[in-house]
Amino acid sequence: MDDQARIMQSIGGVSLAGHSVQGGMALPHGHDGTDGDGRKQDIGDILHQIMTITDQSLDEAQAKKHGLNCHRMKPALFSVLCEIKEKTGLSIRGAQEEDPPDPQLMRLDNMLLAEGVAGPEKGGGSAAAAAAAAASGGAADNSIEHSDYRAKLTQIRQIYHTELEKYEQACNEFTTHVMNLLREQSRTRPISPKEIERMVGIIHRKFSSIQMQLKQSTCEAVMILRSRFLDARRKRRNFSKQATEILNEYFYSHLSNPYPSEEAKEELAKKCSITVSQVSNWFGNKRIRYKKNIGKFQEEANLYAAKTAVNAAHAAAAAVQNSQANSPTTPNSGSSGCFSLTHSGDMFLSMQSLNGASYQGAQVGANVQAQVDTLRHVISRTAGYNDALGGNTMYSPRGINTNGGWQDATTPSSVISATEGPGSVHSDTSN
DNA sequence: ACCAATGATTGACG
DNA sequence: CGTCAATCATTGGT
Repeated sequence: MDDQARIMQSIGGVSLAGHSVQGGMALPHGHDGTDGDGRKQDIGDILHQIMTITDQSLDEAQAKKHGLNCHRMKPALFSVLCEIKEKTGLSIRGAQEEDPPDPQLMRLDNMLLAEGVAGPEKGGGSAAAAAAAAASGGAADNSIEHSDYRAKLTQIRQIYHTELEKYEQACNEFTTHVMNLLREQSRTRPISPKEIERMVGIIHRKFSSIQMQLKQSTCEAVMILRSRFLDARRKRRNFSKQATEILNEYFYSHLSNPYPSEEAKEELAKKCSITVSQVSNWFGNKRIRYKKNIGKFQEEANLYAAKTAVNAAHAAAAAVQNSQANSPTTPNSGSSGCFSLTHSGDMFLSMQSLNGASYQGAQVGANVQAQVDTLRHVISRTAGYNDALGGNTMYSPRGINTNGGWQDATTPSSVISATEGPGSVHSDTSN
């Protein structure tokens, strides 16, 4: 309770100052000085006793006070003090008035209210947690983190409230204590209600400054908690295998132009149960990392290319079986309607790399090779694709390019990797 | 404990 | 505003 000691000190200083004023004024003038030295001595004695009251223990002071109250000079002194006070009172009264609410304190209060620390017990907390959840991106699977966050927030709230209560209690206790003291003193010296009010105001201001410190540190704690639990970077979860599968499938089947449209992103997001921005992030990362080190991704590329191709082939075969009269583009609509146009082109791109030198260079699992083989069979029997597969030249890098930036960067590298092997050119494995 | 993989963020750029 | 490139911070395998 260091602060309390300081408050005591400041209050003691105030009351002492009051005494010194009285003493300084009363002594030189006196009462005409006609009553002689004996009387002056009496007054000086009383004043000395009053002034030393604050330095003594309560019991001692109590005894002294009693003595003073019974002193024969007391009524006279009291009236003198009243007179002096009347003169000086105006200046004291006008000195300080109600100051406006501290803007910083208001900010802290608002913040605590918003965070759910201050205000109603349970509703505020959950509301804040919900708001935090919304702010963090709103993925559905992080309820564990949120419950953890809520628990910590509740902990902070509890500490805050108990501390606040303690402060309030201490403040009240101290206020009543001071008021009792003042009331007690009012028998010895004149103390107006206004003065008591002022004193109470001083005490409250002191205590509220302590409360502000508490609020400030609570705010800091909440901020730290927030940043720890709600910063998405910190609580990163890897996507599910299924989600990465879907994303990779899309990426490699659109390798010539791996820039999903807004609708495509939404579709993917829905399929992977992630957000659209997460899809964007994923594609951004994927593009850059693929481009940086195509060799490393060759295997993956082949795998997914084969996969999509198999899907397409199955669909194609089914379509062919179903109706021979179908147009060549029909099969693609079976796998994914939205991307049918680019899909066909990319599939051929994939096939091109699979059939060419790059395929031999890459270490592809036997099962993939088998898949590709069967795939080739299936496709070669599919009416619409025969020509395309036979005439690889038709899909020169330039021909496929619909997007200069991506194609120029990747397709030639893919060719290079065919001759030099995977990962030899862009082996930028630093990091 | 180390390290590669990976999701997210940031700042620059067109 | 979307993308790229660099970077951060965490995860997960060893």
